[in-house]
Amino acid sequence: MRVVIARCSVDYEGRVTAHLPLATRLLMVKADGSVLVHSDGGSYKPLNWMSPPCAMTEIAPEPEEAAAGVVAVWMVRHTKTEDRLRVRLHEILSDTAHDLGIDPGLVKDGVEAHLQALLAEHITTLGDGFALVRREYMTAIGPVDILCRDAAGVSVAVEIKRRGEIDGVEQLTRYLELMNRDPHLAPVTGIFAAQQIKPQARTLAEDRGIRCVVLDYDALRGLDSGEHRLF
Amino acid sequence: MRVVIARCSVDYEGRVTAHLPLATRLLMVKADGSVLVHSDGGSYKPLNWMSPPCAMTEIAPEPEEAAAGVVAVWMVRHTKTEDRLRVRLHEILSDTAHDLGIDPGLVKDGVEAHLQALLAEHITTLGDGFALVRREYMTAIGPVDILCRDAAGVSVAVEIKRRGEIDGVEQLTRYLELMNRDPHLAPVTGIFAAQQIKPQARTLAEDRGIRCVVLDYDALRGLDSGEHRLF
DNA sequence: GTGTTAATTTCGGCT
DNA sequence: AGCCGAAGTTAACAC
Repeated sequence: MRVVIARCSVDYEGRVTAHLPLATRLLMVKADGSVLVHSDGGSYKPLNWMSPPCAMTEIAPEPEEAAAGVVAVWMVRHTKTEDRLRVRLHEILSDTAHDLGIDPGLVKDGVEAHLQALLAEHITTLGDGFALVRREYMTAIGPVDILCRDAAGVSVAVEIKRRGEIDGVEQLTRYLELMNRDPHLAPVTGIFAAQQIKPQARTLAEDRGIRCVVLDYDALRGLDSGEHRLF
Repeated sequence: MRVVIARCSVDYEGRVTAHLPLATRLLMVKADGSVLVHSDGGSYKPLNWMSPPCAMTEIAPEPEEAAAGVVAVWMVRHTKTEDRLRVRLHEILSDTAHDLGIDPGLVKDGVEAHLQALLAEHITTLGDGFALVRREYMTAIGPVDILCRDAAGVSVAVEIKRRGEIDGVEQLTRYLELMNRDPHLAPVTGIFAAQQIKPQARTLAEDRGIRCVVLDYDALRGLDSGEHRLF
């Protein structure tokens, strides 16, 4: 990885057209040729960048550019699209390179898949007498997170989210609409289950007769026997 | 901005739990205290990070850590939440700092706002006799991108996307449902306009009687007279 | 400040 | 390879 601190201006043309005026920034050139332009704030997103697969070539400044004080020009081209990034370097304050090797990668825990597995394992959290039919129940428009039956044997489609917002209610509504056309399943009721449910999403859901359930991840994890390893 | 190249392991706990095994990486500490952990590949997204507002403090390794070869520990805490990032440095290969100053920021062009402006200016792209009523037509649940009338004088609500997906169709459906309750507007038909429309979105839209129109940004821009500057 | 929508989204999973 | 849904999404904009 090459790291350069330089006064530079940047132009991107591709999915949009974007320009960065002359300022001091950090330029990162990764092993795969990708380039990131970072400022000293903002967030983890660079001001501008080129995603792989791409190639960076250093070209000589044109006479006009040289006259304007440009000492080097980086041309970064995407391999498959017409996207290109042009970095005009006016002053290089630092230029170093390091061999980082291949990263072993991130190990994550605590996302939607866990919630689904935990809730499926402890389906009576939704009510006494509830019975799991199956996870990822496939329909023509996509998989329903959990299909189960309530104490009366009525089919219940469950949509699980970490944070329950309007989109999730729309998604479940589509599934319910479709499933209720299937004589083998109908009637199907809906449960919108999430660690947190936004007021607007709750209102919409309840207005459509969909029950809302707030999930307690830690409590569900606490119920886990330890015998049924989730992963 | 401080840039450190180091062999390190990283643990994040907050909205999820995540761990990075020992490896050589680039650590960026920005002026606002935010920290980014980058590998030599992937994309612009760091392997792990802490977003501002946060504070980074260097603490002494615990005896266990020191015995395992840890020479320094960075504790990064989010100011408002319980999120925290712990970086254990085993070997520092480089440690530099630079004053970058405040960045003038990015100037962008060619996003959805442009499509909307261009389409509003050339509304007959949607059909002969179409007439613009107004852009960003306000409803109780949000603004409709474009409201216009067709050759027969019937109201048409247009939802514009760069890439047309199911969410956009749902959005337009909600607007149409609401607008069709307004006796001053009803009947209102819908047009889903995008540079690219996903098959599922098209199917859903057409199933609901919503017309799909694929927009050619370059062609629209070509129609631009040059007299009406967009920005 | 809260809520909604877009993003050069990126990323992972599945068909 | 393409499509779909989630993300520690982040960021801009309206109310």
